[in-house]
Amino acid sequence: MKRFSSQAFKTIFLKKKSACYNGSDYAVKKWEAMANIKDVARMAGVSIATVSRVLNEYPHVAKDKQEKVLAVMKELNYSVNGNAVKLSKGKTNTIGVIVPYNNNSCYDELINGILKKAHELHYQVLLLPSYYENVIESSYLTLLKKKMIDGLLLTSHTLHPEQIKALAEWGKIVCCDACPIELVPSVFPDRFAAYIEVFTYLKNKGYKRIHFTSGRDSQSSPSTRLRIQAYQEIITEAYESQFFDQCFDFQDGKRVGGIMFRNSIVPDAIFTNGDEVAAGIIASAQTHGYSYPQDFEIIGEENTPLSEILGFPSVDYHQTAIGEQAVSLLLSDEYARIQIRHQLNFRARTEASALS
Amino acid sequence: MKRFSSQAFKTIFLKKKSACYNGSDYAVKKWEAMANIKDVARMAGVSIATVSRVLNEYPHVAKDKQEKVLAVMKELNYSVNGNAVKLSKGKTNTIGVIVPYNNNSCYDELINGILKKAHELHYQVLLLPSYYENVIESSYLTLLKKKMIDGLLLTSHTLHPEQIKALAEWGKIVCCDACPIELVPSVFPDRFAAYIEVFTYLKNKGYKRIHFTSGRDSQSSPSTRLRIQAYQEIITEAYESQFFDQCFDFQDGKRVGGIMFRNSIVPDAIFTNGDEVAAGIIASAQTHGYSYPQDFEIIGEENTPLSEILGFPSVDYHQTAIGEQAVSLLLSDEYARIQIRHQLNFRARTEASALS
DNA sequence: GCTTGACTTGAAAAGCGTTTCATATTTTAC
DNA sequence: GTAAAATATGAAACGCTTTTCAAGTCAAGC
Repeated sequence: MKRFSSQAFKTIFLKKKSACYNGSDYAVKKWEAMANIKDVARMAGVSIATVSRVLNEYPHVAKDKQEKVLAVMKELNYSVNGNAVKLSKGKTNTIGVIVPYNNNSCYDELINGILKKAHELHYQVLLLPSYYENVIESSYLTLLKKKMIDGLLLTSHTLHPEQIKALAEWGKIVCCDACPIELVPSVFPDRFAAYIEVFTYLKNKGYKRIHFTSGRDSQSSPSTRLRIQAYQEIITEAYESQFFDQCFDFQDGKRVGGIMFRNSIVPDAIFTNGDEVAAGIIASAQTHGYSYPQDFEIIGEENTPLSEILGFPSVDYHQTAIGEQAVSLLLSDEYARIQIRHQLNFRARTEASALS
Repeated sequence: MKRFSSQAFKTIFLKKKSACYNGSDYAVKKWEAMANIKDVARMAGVSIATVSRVLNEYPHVAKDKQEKVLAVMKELNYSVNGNAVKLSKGKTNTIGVIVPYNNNSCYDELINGILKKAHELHYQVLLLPSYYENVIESSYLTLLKKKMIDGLLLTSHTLHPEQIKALAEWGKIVCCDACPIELVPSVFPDRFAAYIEVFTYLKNKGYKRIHFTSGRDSQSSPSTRLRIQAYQEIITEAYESQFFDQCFDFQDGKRVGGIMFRNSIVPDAIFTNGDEVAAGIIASAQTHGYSYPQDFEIIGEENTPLSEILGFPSVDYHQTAIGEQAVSLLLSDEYARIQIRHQLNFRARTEASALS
């Protein structure tokens, strides 16, 4: 409860429901009854327009009136109503970010970049989890139509290009996805180039048995398709390689590692999606009596702390930079059907690791 | 550009700026000129109130009118203006979550729980990065006053209890922080109990040289204070232990590990804040010729995939559950000065790991 | 046939700023 | 000294929906 002077109280708050007079003090539940711009104007003896000008630090306000208004604002503990501003301005200074789910550290960097740039540009970020459910994702699209956000960022998603295109009619969207979508502004890592580079590297090292893993099946995941395509493009001879999908985390890595290292014919090299899967494979290999890096080579993805810790190389897509650029593009005046293709960064590691 | 029938166009859109007639088609830039409830009402031949009733599926609307309204909505591609709804209802169905920064996977679980429960309760989540800067954190507090969010969740922060209390006057807040704050509704892990348990466990194993690490110094971090306090409470004899603060990630772990394992007197056990630090210490130990788990015991914190991967035990605070409960508390009718103390979960690991 | 209650419906107020336009006052310029 | 430019200020329209209140319609009950 905040106490006000008798005058302020009588002038402003008596009309509001939550005001009460407890015998000695005039008090108002701060929470409910707040002074509005009209109240401030009345108490300061100026018009609403003038208060608005003071509020937004516009010019053409006499010094004395400005001070008076500021004093009244302080006395009434005034605060603008953000929703009224949004409605009036037709702008929310908020962007939405659709993420499939959050307990996957591969989004940390991306989201971090998004948050950083958005903060820089004075925008706020609505985090929208989709759990890879198309219905939920679709429901977020209406946020644009409802004018609740000024723009939408898509990360990995299940939406059809058609759905996205329909959505794009209602506001600005940018994909910072695994893969580009035709005719939709995108900022994305050049995964295909990365895959080509990795497979070329492994081929040139003379490896014959090169396994690789992926997450969602090639049907629903564009990056899985790219991975297979790159493999087929580079590894043209009949290598004894295997491909495993449905790999998402450490446990999955252990599972497929168990298959890879079960018999005496072990892989020369493995290219995994994600560092956690790689870690799982390494763990599994060790239970079968093989050790990294003596017995096989492994390359991870996303360059999380894990690859540093275990000392295997990992493809770095610079997700922080991608996040920042995606926000910049989304909020820039030149927002258009732009596609920004990012270079990857892949290099073998040499530092000390948690592995002997 | 969306095309409308001549009638719809003349009735509704001609008044709006962005409308244009290109000779054959009446068209409107969807983006800018949208039909509003008034337009729908006019075209359907009913009042605004009736449209609103249809919109919100309230009873007492004649079947035929309802159908007519729905048809008009479809024709005009109508969508409510979310900001007008928020203003009118005085409710945003949005909560804010202040996080220090996001590239720390220890928040993944917590945020995941928050997102899940919020989604369940039809609320949206505004992610507010503070970068541990008091000015930024304070600025977020105004969101409550501005009525842009219905509630605020605090995770690790630099705010003084005074600041928080002042803020709590303007709306609902819940701390899901490392530690409880007096008189502020909180959901938090019982870290002190965890620290006591860990140190007791290590003491009972007969270890004499027990090191422990922490993040921010005891001045600014309540959890660091708890850690020291727990140590002093349990390890009463003059043990040869050391305490290291400023440990945040793998690199810091390597750094302090370098100090720990430099000379021949090595620790029996180490209790780290966070699994990454533990991983760094393990890596450093190995470069000095020591190996885990043969030569020392180590216990991490937050039970991230890393502890599973490297096979050391880690204190689990059930952050997902904490996030969910924090949201529930924040949005419940019984929101009050409630403190929910969570039990921890600490157990030694036995599974295969990426370490030999 | 009349009362009562249930159902329909619309006008208008409330929620709160921003912005335009017209007017009034003051200052600058020549 | 006066025209032109600059500054100061308020009324009113605008952004859009929700909600209350009063009134009107219709059928069931006695």
